[in-house]
Amino acid sequence: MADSDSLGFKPLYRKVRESLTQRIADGRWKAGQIVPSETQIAADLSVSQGTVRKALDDMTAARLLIRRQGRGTFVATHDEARILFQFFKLKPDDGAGVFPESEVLGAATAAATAEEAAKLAIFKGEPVIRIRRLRSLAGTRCIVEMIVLPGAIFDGLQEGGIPNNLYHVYAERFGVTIAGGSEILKAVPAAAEDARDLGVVPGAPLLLIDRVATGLDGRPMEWRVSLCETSMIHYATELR
Amino acid sequence: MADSDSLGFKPLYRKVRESLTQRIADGRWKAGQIVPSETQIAADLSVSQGTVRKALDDMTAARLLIRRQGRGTFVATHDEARILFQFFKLKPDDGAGVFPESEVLGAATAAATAEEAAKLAIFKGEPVIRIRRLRSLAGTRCIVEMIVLPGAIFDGLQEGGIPNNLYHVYAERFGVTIAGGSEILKAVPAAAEDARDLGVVPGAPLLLIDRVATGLDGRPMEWRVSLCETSMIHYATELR
DNA sequence: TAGTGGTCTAGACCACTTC
DNA sequence: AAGTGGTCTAGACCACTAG
Repeated sequence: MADSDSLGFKPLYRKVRESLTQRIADGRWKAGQIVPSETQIAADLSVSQGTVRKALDDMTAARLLIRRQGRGTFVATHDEARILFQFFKLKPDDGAGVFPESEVLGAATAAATAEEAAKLAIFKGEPVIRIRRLRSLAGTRCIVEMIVLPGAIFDGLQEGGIPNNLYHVYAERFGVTIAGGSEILKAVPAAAEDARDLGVVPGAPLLLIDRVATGLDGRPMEWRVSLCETSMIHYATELR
Repeated sequence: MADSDSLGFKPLYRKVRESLTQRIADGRWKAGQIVPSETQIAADLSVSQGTVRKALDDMTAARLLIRRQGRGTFVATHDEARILFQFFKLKPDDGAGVFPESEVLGAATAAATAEEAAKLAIFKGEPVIRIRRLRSLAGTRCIVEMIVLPGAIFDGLQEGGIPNNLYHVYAERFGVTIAGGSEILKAVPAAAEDARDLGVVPGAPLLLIDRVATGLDGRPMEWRVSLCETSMIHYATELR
């Protein structure tokens, strides 16, 4: 995202798209709500309906909006179905994917390390929130993960408990829409602490997933490192 | 793909898209060639230019075509740059991605096992070609993989040697365009033979990548299982 | 029946590449 | 200057949903 064009030409539909995206970013359009019709937006912005359509189609492709013929256009929510589809790529080897349960092992605020600062595009020493949790699928613990958040944005997150669906909370309580992210995967041997939490022998192969999740403006909002025991589950992805 | 609509309505631009995709599938439009302009195709098929545009845009999104303003529309090739971007997700931890070198360890035809038949949507006992090869990045061996192909489609592939860029050969010699695929990833311990070929200790964690690659019609064309030593490289993917 | 998104058309003009 | 893809408009009509 960010779509910095630097030089030259910026088509009208992109200005419209950015204007409408801003309405989500600043909370004028809230998750789950219906948005005005194409013709209303077109009149509002004094552009043609076709131009609005192209902007809305772009935003739909980016999963910011959901359009339903005959009903209207809605701001996408971070419900479990969406997260399962877009962000949670681990599925049981048999059967279909389900949303995992979580048990928080620890949560604290601290000063960002150099690595955390680099991942979150903040400065070393700035406050971060660190959460460690154990996740289970169908009652079997299979993921232990560390989540690091910029404290300046998510101040007070821990109060009142840390729920299972974090991206939903980012949106509802902090107005932060997670729109995408990058993942890096490796196979690593289990360290002692992780092995204990997952109930595997030290040195056992684990799938490491290093994710930086980004907001509407493309800036990093969360760093998450998950260690997964993949004897009964797998990471699934499509090549397109 | 396949886009089986079963019941109801099929818009014109989809018929156009399928018609144009068929031109690639049956070789009338060849990899790298320029295709007629929007207006020419529109006149040819007796539809409006805007409808042709929507079909061409869809095919561009599916990476079947490449459009360049002022120059024209071209059939995408399976050159190294495209494969690096679309199909080869392993990158060095430092530096940028490069196309890996390959050393063929063995190749043979055989009767499909039940698992191979299921992956390739053929019948058990039908002929398959099996290729085992070792791949290196920057001179360091890091991937050992088994490739299984339906013998009925790729008969004679082995004659004249097996080159590094297989998808290019599928297209040029057999008219098979690999258009997409599904991957399943796991972390597994190195078996004795794989450990020997990769130069790691048995039991060392390896990233297993199980890929079924599909053709223009969405049918499986290749099954490939890669075992990767990921201490210096990683698998990179975007969440969108 | 009214309102929404989805498709299709026709035409004008802009941006880019090539000759 | 000519030809290509890219943008923008205006309007008509179709498919779907809801009251």
